Amino acid sequence: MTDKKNADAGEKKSGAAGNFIRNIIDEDLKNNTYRGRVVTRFPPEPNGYLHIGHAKSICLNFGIAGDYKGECHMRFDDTNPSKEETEYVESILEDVKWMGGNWGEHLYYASDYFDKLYAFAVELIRKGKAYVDDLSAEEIREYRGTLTEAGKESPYRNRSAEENLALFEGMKKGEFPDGSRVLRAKIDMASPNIIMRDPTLYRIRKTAHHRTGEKWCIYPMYDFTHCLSDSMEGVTHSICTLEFENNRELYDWVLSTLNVYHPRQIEFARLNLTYTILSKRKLIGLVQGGYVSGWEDPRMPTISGMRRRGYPAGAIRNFCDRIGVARRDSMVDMALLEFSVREYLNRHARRVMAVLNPLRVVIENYPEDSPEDMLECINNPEDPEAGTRTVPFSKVLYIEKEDFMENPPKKFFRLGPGREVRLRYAYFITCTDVIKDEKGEITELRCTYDPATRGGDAPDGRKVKGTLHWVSAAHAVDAEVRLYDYLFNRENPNECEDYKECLHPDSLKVLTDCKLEPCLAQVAPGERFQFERLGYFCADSRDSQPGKPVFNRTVTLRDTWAKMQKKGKA
RNA sequence: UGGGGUGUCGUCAAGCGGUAAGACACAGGAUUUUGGUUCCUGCAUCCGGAGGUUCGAAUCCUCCCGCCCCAGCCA
Repeated sequence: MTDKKNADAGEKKSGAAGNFIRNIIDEDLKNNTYRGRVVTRFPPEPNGYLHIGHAKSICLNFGIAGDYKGECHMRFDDTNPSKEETEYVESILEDVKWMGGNWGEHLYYASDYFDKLYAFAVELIRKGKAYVDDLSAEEIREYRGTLTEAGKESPYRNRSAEENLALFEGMKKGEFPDGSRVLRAKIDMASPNIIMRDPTLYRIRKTAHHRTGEKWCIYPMYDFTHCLSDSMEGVTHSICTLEFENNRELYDWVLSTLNVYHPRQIEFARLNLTYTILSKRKLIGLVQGGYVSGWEDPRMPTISGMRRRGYPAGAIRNFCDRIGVARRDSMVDMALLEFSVREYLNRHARRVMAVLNPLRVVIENYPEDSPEDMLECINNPEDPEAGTRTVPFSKVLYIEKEDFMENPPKKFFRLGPGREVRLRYAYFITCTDVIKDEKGEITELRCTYDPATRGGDAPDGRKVKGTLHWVSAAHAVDAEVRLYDYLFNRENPNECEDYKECLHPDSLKVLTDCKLEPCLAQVAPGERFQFERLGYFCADSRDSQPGKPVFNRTVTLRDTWAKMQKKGKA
């Protein structure tokens, strides 16, 4: 994966970036801890769409497997039927694949292990290490104690193995109602680690499972399922996020108590990104509350949202490489993600011209009935192999409204009354007149052109400061363009009382009167371009139609002019 | 106030007793038919704080401080 990634970005890197997890693996390899094997896994719960935080985990787990010639298992942690759906497993599979994750034959579901898991639970009971508890959920909570006080033992804690076995089987057979009993590990109610105070292993839930249907009415908990799944699959390094640190003691307890193959759990800090949220619960809230159009809304930090927005998988991988892997909590600057996207697209996206807010320009001295004036344009200056194309020029054109100012300041290099600029790949034009409507709005510009400057260079060596993009009115393709901005207007939306209050009101602007150069009439869904001087845009995978394209703005170009204006230097 | 973690540039992040990598951001400048790209230059005498060990400490020891996680029959 790393090699591919480097090729994608076209850059030379000094091999895969090291991190503390790779250091651990190197050490294990040196000591032959796992007979030279490296097996990781990516274990999402199918209860939502994957987001950029998962992308970090995908890059980590699949990246390590690839670099060490090991394997990475794709495994659904589907032990809670009330939250999980098939729609989610489908989207997850698609997203992981798109990110470049290759699990080969290793596609697993924790639900496929239910029989084995049940057998392990029985074994635990036989060993006197698990018991059926009749306490209610509230009672269990009360008995658990607090952070500073030890808990107390359940009165059902010392049932005989026989009784526990019978009861557990009864649970399995559906003889008891939801919530009436649970299977608990018998560990230590006074443990300073609350997770070790007789954790629940199985609960009764008479709910159909998206894969096992009605077969089960008891479902294993994460802590019991995950470690055993890792063990059965022969995982060597079970990489998860920091919040599972406290659970590691239980992970180790289950495996050693059952005396089975024992992988090592390693935790790393999850990703946080400025101007967005990465909590599944909150993301679901945005979807269900209708604050976005769905999980694939281009403003969402979901993998599918970013894909629809136009972020290339290779750019996301480069981003994941750059942020590193460590154990300290951090908040990565969204600017780094955008940098990765621009860097990638700069090398891969064809350049075209598009006018988002059109202003009509009439070239008065341009012949009315001239033959087709086709101008040659470079498709990508960063990639000679992308070749060239021709674009038609004519007497009536559109330029960008903001490329003209009636009273321009000194540092404004664009068009103004009496000023001369270059139309990219075309001619120098000079503004001779400004036409306004009754409200004083500028509706049209009258200009003259210099036929000698065809192609964009003046034979007399005369220079112009500005170069504008343009589209011939007669040949223009009408389009809708959606401009996206950050979803939130706060660097850290989690600091808001209610994260929905911090939603950026202008995160989406729809422009319906855009003019594109002719070659854009037929674009494939998802096709990406650089609209010169504006940014990178991607044909919407849902709404773009032949002849009536719809584009999403992926990211703007760096804009030093906008920066100058903002700082008041212009 | 129990336990588990963690504190190195604005943001990420290397560093593992020999005297602070790199990236983004930011600020200058050069080149430019995208105010894009590219290219130079600058940007932590200092590593949460205070002591100590050492010829030498971000790295070892002690104490203190901040932040994160854990009391789901969620994962």
